[in-house]
Amino acid sequence: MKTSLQKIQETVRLFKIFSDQTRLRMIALLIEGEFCVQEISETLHMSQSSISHQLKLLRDQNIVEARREGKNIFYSLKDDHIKEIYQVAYAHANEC
Amino acid sequence: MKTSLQKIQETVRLFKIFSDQTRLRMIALLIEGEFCVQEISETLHMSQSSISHQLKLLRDQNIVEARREGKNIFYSLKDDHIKEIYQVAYAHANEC
DNA sequence: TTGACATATGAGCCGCTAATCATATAAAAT
DNA sequence: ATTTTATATGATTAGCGGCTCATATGTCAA
Repeated sequence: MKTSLQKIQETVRLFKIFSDQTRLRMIALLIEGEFCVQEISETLHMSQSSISHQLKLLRDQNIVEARREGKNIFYSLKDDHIKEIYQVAYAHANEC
Repeated sequence: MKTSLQKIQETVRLFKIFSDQTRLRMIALLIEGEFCVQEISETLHMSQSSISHQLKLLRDQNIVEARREGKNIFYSLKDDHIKEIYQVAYAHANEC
């Protein structure tokens, strides 16, 4: 059984994932579908290295999953929770 | 008309507000009702100064509003957007 | 008007984190 | 086998953000 504080900490952990522009743009892209590292890198105009570092973070946080296909590794969102939270916040952030 | 990137930035700004344990606990408390600084400070076991600093941030971000009553200043959430985003994320963070 | 209480705020410090650079790993092509 | 292409990762660095300490502001009581 989790304490109330632990539940808050879990929620903070989730919010931290979203609170970076690069990661949020990656998540917004992955909501559209599956993309490999170079596609993400080119789309966001960010270096391959920084994208890979952020992808590792998202993997560790269980947000994305990877699938190798030849030289490429394709990433996608693991579930729809992320999509829903993103969309609720996106709507609120841009309506008022 | 906002660009897609600007909309993402707005969303990031919103997520950043939630991505700190102290602030999130304050928001969780203020969802319950109106509280003055010392009440918040005592409830969260945080110094008056750090609570005041965070309240200033939340004021600047238009999240809370203040009402003076004698020596005390009572704070409350400005609208229900914050409450909804918090609750959606809280539920997702603690179900899976 | 002086003192006590409540809150706000500026300055400084310290820890965290995101980007970069260099390098490693892995697969395919030649 | 060697080179090329794609991705991962460790080390370093720079900037930001949250806390503390000291102090200012504001309100009430005596």
